[in-house]
Amino acid sequence: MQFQNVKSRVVRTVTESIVGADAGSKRSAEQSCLSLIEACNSLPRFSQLLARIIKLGLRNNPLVLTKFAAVSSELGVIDYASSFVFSMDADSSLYDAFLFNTFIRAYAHTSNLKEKALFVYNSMFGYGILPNKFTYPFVLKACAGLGNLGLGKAVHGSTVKFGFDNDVHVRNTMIHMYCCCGSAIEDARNLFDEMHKCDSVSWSAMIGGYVRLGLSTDAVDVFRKMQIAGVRPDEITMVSVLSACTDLGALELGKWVESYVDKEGIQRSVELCNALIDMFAKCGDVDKALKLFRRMRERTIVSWTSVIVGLAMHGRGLEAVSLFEEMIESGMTPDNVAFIGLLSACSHSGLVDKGRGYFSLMTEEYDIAPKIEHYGCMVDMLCRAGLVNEAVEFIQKMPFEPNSIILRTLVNACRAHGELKLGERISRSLISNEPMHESNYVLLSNIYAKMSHWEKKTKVREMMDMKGMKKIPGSTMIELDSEIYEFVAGDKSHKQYKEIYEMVEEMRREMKRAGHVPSTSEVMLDIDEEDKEDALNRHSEKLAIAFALLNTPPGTPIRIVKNLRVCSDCHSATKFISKIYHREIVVRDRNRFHHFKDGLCSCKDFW
DNA sequence: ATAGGGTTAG
Repeated sequence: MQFQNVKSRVVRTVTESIVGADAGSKRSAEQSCLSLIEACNSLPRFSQLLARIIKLGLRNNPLVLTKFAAVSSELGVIDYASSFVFSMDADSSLYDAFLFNTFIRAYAHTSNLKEKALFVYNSMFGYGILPNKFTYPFVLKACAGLGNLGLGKAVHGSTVKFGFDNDVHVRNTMIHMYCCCGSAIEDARNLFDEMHKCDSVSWSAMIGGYVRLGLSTDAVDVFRKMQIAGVRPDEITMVSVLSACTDLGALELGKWVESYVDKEGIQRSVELCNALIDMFAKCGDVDKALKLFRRMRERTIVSWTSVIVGLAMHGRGLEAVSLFEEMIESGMTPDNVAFIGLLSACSHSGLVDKGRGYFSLMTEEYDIAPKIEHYGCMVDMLCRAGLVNEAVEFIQKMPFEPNSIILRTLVNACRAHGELKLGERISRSLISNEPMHESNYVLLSNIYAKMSHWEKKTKVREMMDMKGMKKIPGSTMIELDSEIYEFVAGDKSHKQYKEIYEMVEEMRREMKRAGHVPSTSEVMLDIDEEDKEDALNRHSEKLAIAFALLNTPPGTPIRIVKNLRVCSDCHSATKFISKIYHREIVVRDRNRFHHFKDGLCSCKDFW
């Protein structure tokens, strides 16, 4: 809309002013035009500027055009500037690399126009202009943003051809580009390993690349190598390292990072503080996250959202809601992500009416169109509250086709609230749409278990085998003395494994005495009941808890991180264990936290 | 005159 306005106004002003074109001294004309560009901070001024450029005969002045392009990028009308600069009546013999770089830069930094950066880059060759060392970081950044490995490799080839591939900026962006192209992390690593002089940016690009792919252990390894190499990390490096801690649930490591930041005098930027908040919240210490948040002088929407999401994950929905209100009062405008956090807070804490209210507020007051994620939160909220029918109606009325995430939420609710037929039907269709997605089978299998349809349940397992699917192994991580230990079901790789299994056996006896009945219905293996019980006892979370009971002083809290959802037997067992052994047990699963204490869980048994 | 790596989401 705005764009159209500018255009028509520009055309009018141009026509009016052409007649009076005045050829003054070229230099002073250039000077006056440059100061106009300097002062160009609004769309009306932009229109006047364009008229002046033409009037002063600077239509083909490369410096003026370059600055003009830069300012148009700031005002969000880069497309308009590019059609002006590269129009038919422009004198292309005056184009230079700098002019092209300006456009490539502007497009590479605009999220939905990255293809155009590559288009401009390709077109410069057509004008006989070759890229320089400044061109490549922009182009590579665009490739990274697009995740287009083919283009990235072609650009890489071009850097080699023109001899810029050893420039440190080019190389760092190239590493970043390969990291952003998913499967190419090895290419990034090879480039990185070949570098003679890595600076903190190279290391950060590599660490960040591993984190983005969920290879956080590798990220931490690279960080350790960085320290050995003696390169001083900066605040950006530390943000990536903190992301790795967050992903791993490594609270101790995260705390170490915080003290390291202070010790090394690394600047606590807003982003670094945000990463710390996120880390503390997602590693189980949401109170520490809150404390940090309160101490921040300058907060961004990310700071607020991080702490709201953190509270939501811990089931502290009311606090999350009041923080959201506080945010509004402080004058911060919520964005769509903040609303996702808020709605998920309502959902995890059963605040259905509040959630409904905020869902309407989002459009009515803030003019944010709900995306499928927001609808997803609403469905989740209705499902948790047991309002399955309402959830179904809501899905039918929403302006999107439900995605599989929403449908899985619904199926899980069907299982939990006894709508088994409906759940069966939906999960069957999920399987036919997404035959290689494991959780679709798990859901169906759990529904059959609840229906006591054991033969059908076995068939589900067979379907998976037939398709050659492997179950994602459940694994649990626990941190002890700054080491991260990972357990998988039936794990015997640990040095202490004999003691661990003895402890598991003791736990089993104690739980039985306290009245725990093993719930074998979620076991996916085709084995008899007694073996199923045995399989349950070898679940990774039980091994990790046994390991913690053996190796930590009585009464200290136990924190574990699970890669999947907690199974219902482990959930019930952990409640018993928390009571029997007088331990607070904090479990982070795929979606949220469970705080087990005195035989109860903060999730109120719905997750 | 123009360059690189970072934070929030079901």
